[in-house]
Amino acid sequence: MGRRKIEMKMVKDRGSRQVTFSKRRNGLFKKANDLATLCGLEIAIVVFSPGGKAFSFGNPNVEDVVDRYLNRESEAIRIPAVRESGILEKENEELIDLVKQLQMEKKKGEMMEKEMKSRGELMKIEDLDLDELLKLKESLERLRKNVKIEESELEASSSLLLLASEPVVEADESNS
Amino acid sequence: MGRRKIEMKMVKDRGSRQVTFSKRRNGLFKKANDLATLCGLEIAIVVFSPGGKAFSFGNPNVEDVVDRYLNRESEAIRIPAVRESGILEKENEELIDLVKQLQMEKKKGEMMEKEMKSRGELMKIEDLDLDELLKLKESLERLRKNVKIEESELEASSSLLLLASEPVVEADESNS
DNA sequence: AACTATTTATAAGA
DNA sequence: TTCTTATAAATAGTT
Repeated sequence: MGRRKIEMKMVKDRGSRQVTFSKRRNGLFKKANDLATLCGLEIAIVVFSPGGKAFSFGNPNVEDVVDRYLNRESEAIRIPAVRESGILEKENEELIDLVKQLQMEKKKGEMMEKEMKSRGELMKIEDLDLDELLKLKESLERLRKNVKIEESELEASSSLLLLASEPVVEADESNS
Repeated sequence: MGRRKIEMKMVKDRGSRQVTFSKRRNGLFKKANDLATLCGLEIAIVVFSPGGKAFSFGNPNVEDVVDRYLNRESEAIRIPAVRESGILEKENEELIDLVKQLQMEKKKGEMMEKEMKSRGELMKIEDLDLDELLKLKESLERLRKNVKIEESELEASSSLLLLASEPVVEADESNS
């Protein structure tokens, strides 16, 4: 889809290949996001760049989808549909996305913390987590003013950061 | 990309949603296959249809890619599921703050990981004397404070070349 | 990074 | 569901 049709085989030139990768990766992720949005479904993509770097896209996130795929038990942290409220949808979507990502990063950090502990590290990193949590909470407080989230909803969102999780109701489309 | 432009939100009609899913799933997998072919890289996609049925695409296969991903998860670059417009740049300042915090979390995680790696398996806490222990602790403290992030560092570098083999498509179209 | 000439994907319709 | 086709979207080559 460009100035010319190209052969479907590995692009020889390193630079061109990198450019192609960047462009098409973006396109692919956008398609995935569109699909997830249009059909309201779970999807995950993992791709290793020519340089070996991992890129991923997930709705709601890669791990949950992969876990589900691998038939594993998912102790996923879910964010309930705050959408119901009167918030502008755009802002709400962004907020949810950001909070989700933060949760993911938090989770990752916690895992690493465990890893370090298991290695016998005695340092207390717990302080750091608490600190970060407080910052997060403050941020959400401020967010509330500007985005005008209803109080009850904010409670729901911020409490998720501490505990979290309300099973997500999935539409039961009996078949496909 | 059709007779008309459609809104990017969940398709209400069940039947239409199913049709959209089928068409776009095929398109997405084709894009993924093209990307894998053109760039010679590993990629995996897992998607659950509106009915909960799993479809997947993998090059060379889903399992290998997912395994690779899970084993070096912390190195992954996560792409946020940003919706249509470019909200992050111009919109709410508080949202930007959230993003920054997210980046900080990521950076922190990366640094922790580097610390862990550089330290490697080489020393067990038991083998350290008090002095060494204190140094270690200081090191971690410093780590904690230097979580300033530079966006440029979030970019991916490319160089290595990965071999690609036959793509695998696993789809259970039986019902869907 | 942007810009377009083209190719590709796909929403409706059959 | 599969095919057809008008149109939207992605992107290869270029600046």
